[in-house]
Amino acid sequence: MKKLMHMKNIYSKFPKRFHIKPTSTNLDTQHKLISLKKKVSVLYLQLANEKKKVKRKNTKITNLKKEIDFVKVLNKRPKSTAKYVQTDAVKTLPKISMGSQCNLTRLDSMELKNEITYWQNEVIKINQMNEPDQPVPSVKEKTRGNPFSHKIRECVLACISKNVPMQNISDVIGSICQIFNVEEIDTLPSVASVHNISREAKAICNKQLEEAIKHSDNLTIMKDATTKQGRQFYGAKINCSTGEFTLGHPSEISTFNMAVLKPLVAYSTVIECLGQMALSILKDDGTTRPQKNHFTQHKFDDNKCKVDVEKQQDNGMARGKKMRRIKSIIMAQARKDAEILKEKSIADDIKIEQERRETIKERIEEKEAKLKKSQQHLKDVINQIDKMGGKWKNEFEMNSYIQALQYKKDKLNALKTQILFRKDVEKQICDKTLFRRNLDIQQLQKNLINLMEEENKITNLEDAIVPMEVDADINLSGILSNHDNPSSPLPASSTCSTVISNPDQLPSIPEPSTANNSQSPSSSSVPKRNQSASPSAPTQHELISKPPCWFKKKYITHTWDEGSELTTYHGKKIALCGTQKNFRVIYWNELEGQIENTNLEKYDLTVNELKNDISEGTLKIIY
DNA sequence: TCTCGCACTTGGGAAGCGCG
DNA sequence: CGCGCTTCCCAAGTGCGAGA
Repeated sequence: MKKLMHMKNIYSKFPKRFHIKPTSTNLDTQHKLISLKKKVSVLYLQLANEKKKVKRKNTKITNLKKEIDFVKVLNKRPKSTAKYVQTDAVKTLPKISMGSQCNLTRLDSMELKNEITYWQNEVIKINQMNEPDQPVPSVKEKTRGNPFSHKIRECVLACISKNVPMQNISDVIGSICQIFNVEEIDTLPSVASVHNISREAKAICNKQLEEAIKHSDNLTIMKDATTKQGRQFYGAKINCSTGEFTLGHPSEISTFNMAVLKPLVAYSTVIECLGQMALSILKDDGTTRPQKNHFTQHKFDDNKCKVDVEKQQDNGMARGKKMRRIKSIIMAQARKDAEILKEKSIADDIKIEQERRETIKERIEEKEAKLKKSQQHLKDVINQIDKMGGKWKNEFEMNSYIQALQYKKDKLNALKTQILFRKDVEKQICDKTLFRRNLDIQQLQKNLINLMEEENKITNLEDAIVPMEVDADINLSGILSNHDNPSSPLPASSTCSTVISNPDQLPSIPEPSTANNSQSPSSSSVPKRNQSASPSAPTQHELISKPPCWFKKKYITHTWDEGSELTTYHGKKIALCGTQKNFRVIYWNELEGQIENTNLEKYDLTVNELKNDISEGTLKIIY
């Protein structure tokens, strides 16, 4: 019974369509049949399950294929044509893979595809709207040297031909481009490059003109003149078979063309001939007439000889001897000419060499004269400043001096001298317009005040650095005495050992160190290292007795021991500064080729230190 | 009328940069 | 690394205007 009940239960689990009612005719047969039915049922069940699995797998494969296609579309979208905002849905899309979510993904992908297409079309439209009618020419070419393009060069030459100042050409081109909505050009040629482009064009013009003249059989020069503002402006025109070239005054033709002619006149023998011809024409009554140049004439003679020889040949063998005689005459003449030309060439070479030497000698003399003149100028300025009692250091000094003068001329001279002193002697670095001197008194005063302020800025900056280094020296060399300058809170040696100029520069003289100071505490830093004394002139002692004279003297020589040997430096007092009124001095070693310049290190020396070194003979005042 | 200063051009050279 | 080019700097020359 139990078995039957169990079978019934199992049977009841099968689907109804698989139910087979048992019969009572043959129990064994029924039993077998039931067993078979059970097996078939089980197989059906397994088959149904397998079908379901296959179906799910197919669905999954289809969905995965769709997702792959969508991801491919996303990857193909343009990167920089437009900014697309990737939604969270899209970001999480690869994670979605199952069931009904796949249908949503497909819809999203379709919408996104449409959106991408729409925005791509919009971008294309915008690009087409912004695109100029013609493509923007590239500013530079991607070739060796990265040169400016021909278009830029054409623009520059067009500006030059219209007398646009070279400094403004790039700005003009840039402005025009901006006005016409061309893309902003950030790499326009500098003034130097504009200059170079101009040079190129001139070189080409020179070459063209020379070639044209050389290969011209029929060369003519015409002249014309015009009067402007009472002045005569001459112009000349060279007309040859290859074209026309204009020579003239800048007001008649462009400076560009005028400049082309300068080197030709100087260097070309062809143009030398042309110049002579032009002069002869200009000396005429003004009529214009064509002339042949020397080369044309020479060519004509050669042709004539050639024609003569050919005629002789045509007369047959009977005239052979005569022809040979003529030939020999011609050859002999040619040899003579060659000899003459050779001698002339040697003579010309000698002459050229002599002229070259004379020119070099003249240039050297000119340079020496200029140098002498410059030095004299500096001395004159220094003398004038000395007569004025020194350089004005503030507005009060300036006003008091100016008010004391009676004549306007003297006031102007005084102001100009002060400005000149700062410009040429001290070589003060500032706005160059402050050095202008063709101004009235008020403007000159204003500029001078500005110059003083500029100088004070630098001096204050330097003074601000001094105490820090001085303190360091005090701490490290506390044994130094301050008896030289009792009123000063700082030891004299530390002030004079202070290096003020920028530390990046290599020192023109060895930087005084605290170690050196401690080793020789009895003397001052730069002068402190002086160990030998040379005899000083009496005038130096006079100067010692009159300290104010220091204010007027500028240049010195200073000798000290640099470890192994004595070295003499040239020096210059550049300012009287600081709370202690120290002399600020710069040094340079002329034996090592150093020269005076504004970048040298600066040292502060007290009056007592200077007096000591003059007494020792290691410091001399030159002028 | 001459001189001087300024602004500008011109020529030469050196340094730096980029391409082949 | 060499070469071509640009850029910067300097000196000399030139024209113009202001001032003596």
